[in-house]
Amino acid sequence: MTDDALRQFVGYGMKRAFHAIQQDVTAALQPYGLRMLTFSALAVIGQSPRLRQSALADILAIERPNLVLILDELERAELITRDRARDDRRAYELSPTIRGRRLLEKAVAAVAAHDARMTRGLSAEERAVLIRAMARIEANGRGEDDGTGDLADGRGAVSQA
Amino acid sequence: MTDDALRQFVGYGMKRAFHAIQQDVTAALQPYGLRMLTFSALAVIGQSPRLRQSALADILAIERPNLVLILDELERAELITRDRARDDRRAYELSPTIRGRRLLEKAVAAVAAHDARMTRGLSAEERAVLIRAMARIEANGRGEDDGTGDLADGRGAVSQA
DNA sequence: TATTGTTATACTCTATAACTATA
DNA sequence: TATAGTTATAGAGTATAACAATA
Repeated sequence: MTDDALRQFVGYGMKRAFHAIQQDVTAALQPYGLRMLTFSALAVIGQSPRLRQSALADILAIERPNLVLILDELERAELITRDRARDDRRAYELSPTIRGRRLLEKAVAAVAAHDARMTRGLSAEERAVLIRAMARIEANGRGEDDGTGDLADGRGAVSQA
Repeated sequence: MTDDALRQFVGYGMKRAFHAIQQDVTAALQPYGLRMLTFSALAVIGQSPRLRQSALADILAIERPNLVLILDELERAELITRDRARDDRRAYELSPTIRGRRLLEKAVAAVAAHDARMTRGLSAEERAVLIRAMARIEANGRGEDDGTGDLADGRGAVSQA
């Protein structure tokens, strides 16, 4: 009558937690006309002006075709500019507008509040472990091992099953 | 040139980690003709025979309409049965078939191996913190506070912003 | 009237192939 | 030839409204 059997799996809990986060952050960003993907793109562009689309796609780990509509949205809202690169006329350089910088500042605060809301009840240590664990999982998905080089042999799947 | 600014947010890391998990578990379940949602449904039904669809939808936190196709898929594969409830002829009782039980057993092992693969490099303690943290986030999304009743006042968002 | 399961539908996110214009 | 950006498209997952059968 419960999902106890599934709760042992990281993926099941993460799916449910991420769904909750997705809903909350979407609501938090709505007043700014942003969603998770446009916010993420704007945040990276804000920190790295003159970034190219393909570089941004790599950083955000999204496919180039899917980035196009995200940038269209940001450009239409006059939050970023797409300028032809002088040294490579195929490429665009992405930069935030003043308006984009201002909106980003507010949106970052809103997302920080959202984050605090969703992680309420977790200690700073637990939160740090959470973030590191998710980075580790992501790296494992890319087939990377950790840097320690002592236990992992690249074959087994032993840990705590 | 990086996503450092976003890495401070739990949601960003979780999105990327979940994407990695989703890909890996999908591949792990493919040989069994299952996907994450059909696996989850089968796992709950396997543990709670004669479960009703609406109860299953509640447990898995998915909308009733979306459960229909999932169960169609499991029924077509002869992994579960849908039997009219004797006491309420609107309702169906969901039970695993023998075949469903056998497949579930193998699929659980495959998912456990997937889980071990994705969490490789995490200690048992880190893994436990991860799972508890995600449950906490999910509960925060439902507007629940933790059971401690000392610091939370239901208004603020103070923690580690 | 309310509930169970269903149908239809729409929206978001993701993935791939193929195109254009440059290199 | 290969690369940057684009278009078109298809597939998941999720959400809501409305319906038939039954309570």
